[in-house]
Amino acid sequence: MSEERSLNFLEEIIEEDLSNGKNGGRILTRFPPEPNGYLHIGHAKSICLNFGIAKKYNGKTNLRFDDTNPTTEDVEYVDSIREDIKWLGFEWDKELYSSDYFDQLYDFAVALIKMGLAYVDDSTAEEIAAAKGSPTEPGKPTPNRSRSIEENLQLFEDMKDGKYPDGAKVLRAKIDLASPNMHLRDPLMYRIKHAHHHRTGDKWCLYPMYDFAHGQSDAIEEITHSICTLEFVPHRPLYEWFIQQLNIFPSKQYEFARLNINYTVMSKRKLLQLVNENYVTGWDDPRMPTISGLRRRGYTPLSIRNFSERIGVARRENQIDLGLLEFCIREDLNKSAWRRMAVIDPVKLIITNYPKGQTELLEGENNPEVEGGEGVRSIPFSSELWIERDDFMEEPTKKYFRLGPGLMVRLKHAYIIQCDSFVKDDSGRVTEIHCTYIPESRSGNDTSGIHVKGTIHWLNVESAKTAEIRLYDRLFRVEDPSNEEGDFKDYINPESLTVIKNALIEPDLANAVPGFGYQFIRKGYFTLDTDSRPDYLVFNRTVTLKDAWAKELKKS
RNA sequence: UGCCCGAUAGUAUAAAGGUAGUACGACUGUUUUUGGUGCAGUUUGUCUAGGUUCGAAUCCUGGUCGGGCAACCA
Repeated sequence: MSEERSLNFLEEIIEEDLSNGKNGGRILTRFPPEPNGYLHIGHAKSICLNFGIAKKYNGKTNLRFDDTNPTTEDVEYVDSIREDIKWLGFEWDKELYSSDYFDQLYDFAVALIKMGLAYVDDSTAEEIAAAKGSPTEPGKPTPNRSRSIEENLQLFEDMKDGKYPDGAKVLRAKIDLASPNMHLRDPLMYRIKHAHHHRTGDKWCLYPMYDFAHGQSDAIEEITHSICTLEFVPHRPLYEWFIQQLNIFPSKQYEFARLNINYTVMSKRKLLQLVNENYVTGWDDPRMPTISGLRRRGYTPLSIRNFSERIGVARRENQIDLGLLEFCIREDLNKSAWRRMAVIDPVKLIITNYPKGQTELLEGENNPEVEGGEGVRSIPFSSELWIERDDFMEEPTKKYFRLGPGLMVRLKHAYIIQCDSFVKDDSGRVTEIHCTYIPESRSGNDTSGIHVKGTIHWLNVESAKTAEIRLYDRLFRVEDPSNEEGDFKDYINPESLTVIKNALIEPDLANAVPGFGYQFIRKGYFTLDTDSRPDYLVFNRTVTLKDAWAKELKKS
């Protein structure tokens, strides 16, 4: 087998199965989301695993919506899930629904009743819970456990036919009330829910529980490797029990540790709260760890796939550093994003020896990471420019190599300038910086012989356009909000979003393409937001550039 | 005080009884018309106590620590 890269434990299992000729060398995985929320980066890990493993071993992957609880599910979620998987770059073989199997599942249940392995219980939820005992005490049977097969058959049919209200009866597997594994203490198979299902409509008022739907669905589809997260480990004996009693295709369940990332939360329940209680603008808010949020933020499918690859898979609890995700998107965007200039906090700079009213067009390559630069765009230059306010310092420190009285810098793609003076208003705020430029230092044919340490970005006052720029930071101010005292929402980072209404951008950015990443030189990677309109551009900051200077400042 | 899962640098992840390696991070240096990128280098690790073995991160036993399990959720 392949020896080039080491295998993760799932690949090892697969290669062993393959070498044993198991299932005739057939590999079929499935990705089984419940359509009750949007997919997040944790699901992306599972998607990359399930689809990735199948692809690697010439297998296939089914997309199966685990829609056994009609009260929480909706087609809105089905649609978003399909879109997100496709966007990530994966293709499923069959699109299936657990609800496709409701008839079959019902027949399975009847078969178990006939074998004396399932019974109808009239007890309330509380009574059943109480009779289950506790991890250290065995459970006790409820009065209905000894009902006859005939009676169970009749009652179950009556349940299906809508003769009972919600909660009146359930169907339970008859296994072992004293099992040390709580999941084997006569688990529920069916409950009554008079609810409208997004696919089966009002056909059913009886819905199978996860444990009686998942493994059976796997078996019906003849899934060879059913990969799920660690919290299902205790369910595995039950998964196998049903398959064995029913004598159906023996799918096997394997578990891996779910993804956690610091400074965010990863449970659908919590994400739903953030949406419903308006802490964010929606499931696709760029601060959300959802696939749709990351997409809107400017993350690329490749960066997410690379991330999944780098974090690996194991059975150990983990918390990945958000910095790794950021590394992955920078890595991708550095190679692909076109460079542009934008000034977020402007201050005016006047070149006193450049002819007033004159404009010249300079050229800047689109992408310096690629041979040929992927072409150039022209950049207007004149005597009145904008530069970033923090690129000027009244009293520069030793290591500061930007602009300050007497200091020289290069204007990116343009000339070297020297600062001669500056103007302040009554409040002491710098309003204008006066410089002279070196005519023979023009980018591309610099004959000045002058070497400067700093290069700064700039914009031509007359031609700069304005845009709204949204700067995002981590959603939470603590590494593990779920583990803090009190409500996780108390730990939301109040500065997770900063909106700059009147940022200035290069005129060429009017042609920005949605879904494309741009590097605003020295500022970070940005992409057009879905709120953007032709007459009102809105950019999201995907991620900052690594900033050695900011780090230096923090030290002192 | 039942059952189950786990423990390798700061964070992840390899090493299938035989040199503890890789990535991210951190730190140095170097290149650079982005304090970006690239390149080179440095740094830090097998939870613990025993046992088996010529040899243990790996196998065995005890302990410690972390996580999970008693939803008519998935």
